[in-house]
Amino acid sequence: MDLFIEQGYDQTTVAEIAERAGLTERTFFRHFSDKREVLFQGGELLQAAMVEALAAAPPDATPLSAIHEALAAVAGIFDERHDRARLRQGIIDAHPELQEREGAKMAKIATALAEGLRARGVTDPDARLAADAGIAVFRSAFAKWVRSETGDMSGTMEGCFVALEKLVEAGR
Amino acid sequence: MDLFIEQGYDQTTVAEIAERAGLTERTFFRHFSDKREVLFQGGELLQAAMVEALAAAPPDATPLSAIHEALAAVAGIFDERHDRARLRQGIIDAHPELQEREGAKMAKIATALAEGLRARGVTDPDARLAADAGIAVFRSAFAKWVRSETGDMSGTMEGCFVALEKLVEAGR
DNA sequence: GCCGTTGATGACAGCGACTGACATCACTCA
DNA sequence: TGAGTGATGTCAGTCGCTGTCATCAACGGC
Repeated sequence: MDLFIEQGYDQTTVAEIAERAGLTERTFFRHFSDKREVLFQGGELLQAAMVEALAAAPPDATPLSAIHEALAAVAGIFDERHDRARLRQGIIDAHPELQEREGAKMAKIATALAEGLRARGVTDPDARLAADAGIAVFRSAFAKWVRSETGDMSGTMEGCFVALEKLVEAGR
Repeated sequence: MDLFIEQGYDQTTVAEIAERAGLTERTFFRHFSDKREVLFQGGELLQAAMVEALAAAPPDATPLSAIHEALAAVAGIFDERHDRARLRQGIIDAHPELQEREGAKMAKIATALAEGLRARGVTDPDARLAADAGIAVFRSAFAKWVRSETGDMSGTMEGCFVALEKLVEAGR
């Protein structure tokens, strides 16, 4: 991240990243499958935390409220990394290749959440739909949060869930 | 495509593709930004056709029915390329990097459709939502069509729109 | 305390995707 | 006819990424 900020993503070689970290280029590629992955490694942890929280939601929760709990459970993780997230997002926004990767990660999380809902007994069009809706809320909340000054992810996400409810309400 | 089928995507170098096409590797990269792009070039035309059809839909059409018309207008393009599409999808399904690109292309089309709806006077949460719903239908229809024997994209897509309506109906 | 195993790292060579720079050549239009 | 323009070829070079082998520390059984 420091190198990317100093001299840009494209201008930073993997060899430089490895050197700054005190190891070899070859070793870098044993830890990260890609140069891009160095910016998305955290996503795996995020997904794991969401899936875990989803499984821990009360069994009688509706699909969407279970998703709501899963997202709320990880919101706290973000607040302490607001500055880092801003810088990271700035880099991603400037590079289509990184946006592709981000989209793929989100899709993967959505699939994992849908699978988690199925494990709770939700059948399939609903499971996929609720998971996708949850990710839509997450994207919207993250975009707003990362641009905000304060950095209150929990509050922002609650607001986005309310917005979704209003949207659905208005559509009826 | 021939080369990819003969020897696989990874095993095919850009130099080979260029040679088969009767030009230089350098020239290849002047026509395609990427090696991957050679499989997604058609997407630009698809997007353009959809946007055009969307603009041509009757002014009083609802957002979703305008999207419906836009998708129906391009369905015919697919039928004559069913075999090609099957082979192409087989390659994409085996390579995550290509799936990333496919997702990005779909996202781009969704953005373009939302923009087209806004040009028709649809305001924003609805425009984005209708566009995303349309793409969801398209993905679902395309997946079913590409696996089918007959290759009737129009019929498949109509079926998927009906499925969406039933889903929404049942959700109320 | 010795040794075989295992896992992480370094060192090195190599391939292939992609780019910048310059030359060439056909085509167009004043 | 000649200047300008756009597409292509040529060449050299960078960098992402991989296979392979050697090294070395940590661990566990004997």
